[in-house]
Amino acid sequence: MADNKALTTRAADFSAWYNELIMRAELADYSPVRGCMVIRPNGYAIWEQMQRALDQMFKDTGHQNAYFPLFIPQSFLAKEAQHVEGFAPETAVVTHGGGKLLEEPLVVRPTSETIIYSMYAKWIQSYRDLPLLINQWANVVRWELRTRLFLRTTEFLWQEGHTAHATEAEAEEETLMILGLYRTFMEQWMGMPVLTGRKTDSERFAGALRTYSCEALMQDNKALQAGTSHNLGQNFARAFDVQYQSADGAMEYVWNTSWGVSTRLVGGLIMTHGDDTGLVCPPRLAQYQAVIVPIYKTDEERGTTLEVAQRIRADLQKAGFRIHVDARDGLKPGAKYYEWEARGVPLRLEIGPRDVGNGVATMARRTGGPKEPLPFADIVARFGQEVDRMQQGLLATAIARREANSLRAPKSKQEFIDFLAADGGFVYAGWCGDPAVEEEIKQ
RNA sequence: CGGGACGUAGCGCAGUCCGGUAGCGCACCUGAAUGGGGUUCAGGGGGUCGCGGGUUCGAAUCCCGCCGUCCCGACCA
Repeated sequence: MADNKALTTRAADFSAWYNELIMRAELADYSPVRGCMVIRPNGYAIWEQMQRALDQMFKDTGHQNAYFPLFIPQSFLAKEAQHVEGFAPETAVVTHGGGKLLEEPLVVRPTSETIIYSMYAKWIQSYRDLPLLINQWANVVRWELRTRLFLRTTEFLWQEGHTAHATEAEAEEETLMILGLYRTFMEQWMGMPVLTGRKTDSERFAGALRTYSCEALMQDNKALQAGTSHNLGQNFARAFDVQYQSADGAMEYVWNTSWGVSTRLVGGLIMTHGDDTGLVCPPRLAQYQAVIVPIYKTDEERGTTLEVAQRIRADLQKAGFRIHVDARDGLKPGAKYYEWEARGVPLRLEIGPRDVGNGVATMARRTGGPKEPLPFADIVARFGQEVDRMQQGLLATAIARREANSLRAPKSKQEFIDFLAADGGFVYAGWCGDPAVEEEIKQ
């Protein structure tokens, strides 16, 4: 790697630590375009793992993937009054195509409600067409004033689910089901505990009836909005005339939901588990759950340890684990350790002549503690235990930290003020379980 | 859009006050040795000094203008 100095510590400057970690772990890089980022292979691999898990969860709950266009006619955005008010200020607009001025400017989607519900109007005729449960994986563009790698970039990757239902109750059920699905993913895959709740009117999605959110505590004692699920009511159905004929022959507007999580989750992962050495990636989302480092002096030792390393990799891969053998020559083992630790690989297996002689691999955990020998004989079982233990351990650690910092919704304005005065680690970042209390606090 | 810092090799920086041959560390390339926690030695390649103008015999350095980046705030997946 290009830099072998220590990271700025979290305690010294959390923002600097965050930026340096991303560069060191080669997760992303700044692009020539202001506010945009390049997601490098190490970072994209984490996003791919997230996509894989979420995509399966969506499909298991009856959703299908589709793809809608990047460009939206500008007039579409204006059809829902609150929606245009919320998003128009931060859109990128295409005015020319093929060297000619366009008759109607095209908005680069900041979100896809309008283009999707314009299509739903064509596809939905009967109550038999409902519910319609569609998700898309896409990029969107929002012209933010201030950007940060993964957390808020001008262009970002996300999934957006868009559903249509016959009744308000069904739409609400879907909205809350997805909120729970997000929570399961964030806790069980990312090891990131979240509080779920309803946003206030002022922080509600532009055009929604109700917005629910997952909020997670980061190590700087700030909360991160990690995902949102909206009950859109009939606002978009009316704006785009999405009607169906009910069983008794009446024409009714559908009830919609939309919900999304983005590459911001990668930022949340970093800020939840990262330490002053670099990234700490939960095993379920790690590109590699372990890296095997062969250690040798002579060519003969090199041949032996590499052969054993490859055999162990094959065994572990057969059992479904993701393993990498770092066979690069000319780098001392210690240099490899530092590099893989910065990248967050959960487990490391060292295999040197002594290990081969003892019939073990020496295992080191990214989360610290003494190294341990894993006998070749039952390495697959032991490895699986370690993976599970680390996955659960990371969540437990994050929960304990949250408890220690008292992240919870204030129950009254006075409680909020008291916490601020005491500086007791109370976290308030635009989330509150009770909208009424939050409105009161804002005053 | 307000406040602050900055822009010199891929990265991090010195040099700027006081104008005079473009430097250092890391990374990279070649060779040899080394190898259980960031190897060592030797050799080597790489630069419109952010851009434009001005002053000057001469500008990374002084003057004017512009552009860009990062950090902190107001707004947001």
